[in-house]
Amino acid sequence: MERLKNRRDFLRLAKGRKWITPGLIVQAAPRPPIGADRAPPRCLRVGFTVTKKVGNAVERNRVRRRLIASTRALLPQYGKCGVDYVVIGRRATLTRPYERLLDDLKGALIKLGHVQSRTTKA
RNA sequence: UCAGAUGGCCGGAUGGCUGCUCCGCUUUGGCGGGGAGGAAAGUCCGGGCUCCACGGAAACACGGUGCCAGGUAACACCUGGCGGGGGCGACCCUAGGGAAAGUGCCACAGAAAGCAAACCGCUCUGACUUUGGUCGGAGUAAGGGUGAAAGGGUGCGGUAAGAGCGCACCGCGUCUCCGGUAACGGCGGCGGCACGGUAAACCCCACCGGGAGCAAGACCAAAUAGGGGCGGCAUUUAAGCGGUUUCCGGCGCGCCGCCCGGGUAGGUCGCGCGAGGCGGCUGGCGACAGCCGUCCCAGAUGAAUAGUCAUCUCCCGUUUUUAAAGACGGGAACAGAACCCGGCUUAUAGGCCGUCUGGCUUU
RNA sequence: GCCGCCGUAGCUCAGUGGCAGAGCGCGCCCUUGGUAAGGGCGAGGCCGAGUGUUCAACUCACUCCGGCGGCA
Repeated sequence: MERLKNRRDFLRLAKGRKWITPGLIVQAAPRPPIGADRAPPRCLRVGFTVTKKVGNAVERNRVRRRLIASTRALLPQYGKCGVDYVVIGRRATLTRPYERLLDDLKGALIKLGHVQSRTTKA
């Protein structure tokens, strides 16, 4: 699973589809075609955003770690190959029970999968 | 036992499953080991380190510091002491040089706010007088009133009334002596009040300070633009060279010769052995220093040090119970390294250890 | 990482040691047949928080809190 690190990628994902749950927000967009000379990237790519509104440094780090742990558990199963994801932490990510956080992520990924397939069909 | 004062320490523990980062080994499957803080924070000071032709000296400017002695690499920090203030006390607070170098300010009130003066008064006295007083002269600052502050304070004597006019004590100034390294303290003599406050107002004095900051800086290297580096000659002909001026020295300009680089958040280094931690001994009241032994202890860069479960520890609530104790539920602070170190300041649930003071009770 | 600026009435801002002010807004009254404009009167502030200097602090000093901006 590759990590998104560039500002350019985050700006592109911000224009894509978005699903909001109590525990987190997921953005998704299909990967743009890249030059053939580049090395073929991994199937799944994901980035994380936790803003200063969430809390201080300790709380932001903890939110990010919980998001990393949950995506590592679910994304290989529910994520679509060739689609980039950005997971945004919220204030509730800090205190939401872990099982509910997993449910939030699973639901968001499934919903975005439907949306993605419908748009590609249309 | 109650109420306080003060110094120091800890900052949940263990295990299972699944993971992260760095290092080492590797049969490339993995295995082993290290992995946040006392403040990592604020960026308020002091340094190391790196670069900038500010390399050296002096003066001015600017900024900072400001009782004394010591500690330290250094400091605005720390230790010990002194003076002042607070507290019954343990103890706490203290930007604490100079107001006789000069300038400014002291609103309102008040007669008067810095130089001494006199509003209501007080005393003596002259004139007039309707016998109540009115107007003047001289002396005075005790009393009244204003103010944050009124030119020493209290008491006695003294006087027409008063006044350091005289005396005693206190305070102030000054001189000698004594103790102390010093700040300062003490005894005594003299003066007789002349010298108000404010320097976190300008200022004066003493001391300190070049600037920027690891995104410093070095190296490897796409694209793109055209210069750049080294050496020699010449030594002022120009702007200028990190606040200004002066002096000394140098750079920068030009010519010749040789060489090829430049650097965009791409990568590598800088980047973890240090004014280091722990233990002991010695010196010192102490801060601290010296010696010996021992240990190697985070190095990320969309940024690791975790996710989750269980048990235990502590706290709170409900409930069963005479109680002990149990069951259920909830909670366990402030907060995350980003070049490093010494301080300061600020945030911090709960707990532990020591020393001391005052009160009460008992012996 | 380093540096600077600003917090004063509901809003935008003055004030530079002794009074807390201006404009807009708000309330009441006048004016008008009515409204706007205009005029008059008035309310509204522990000057971001704390400590200190001073007789006296929005002002001076220090420490925090919050906001905004700049540099590489």
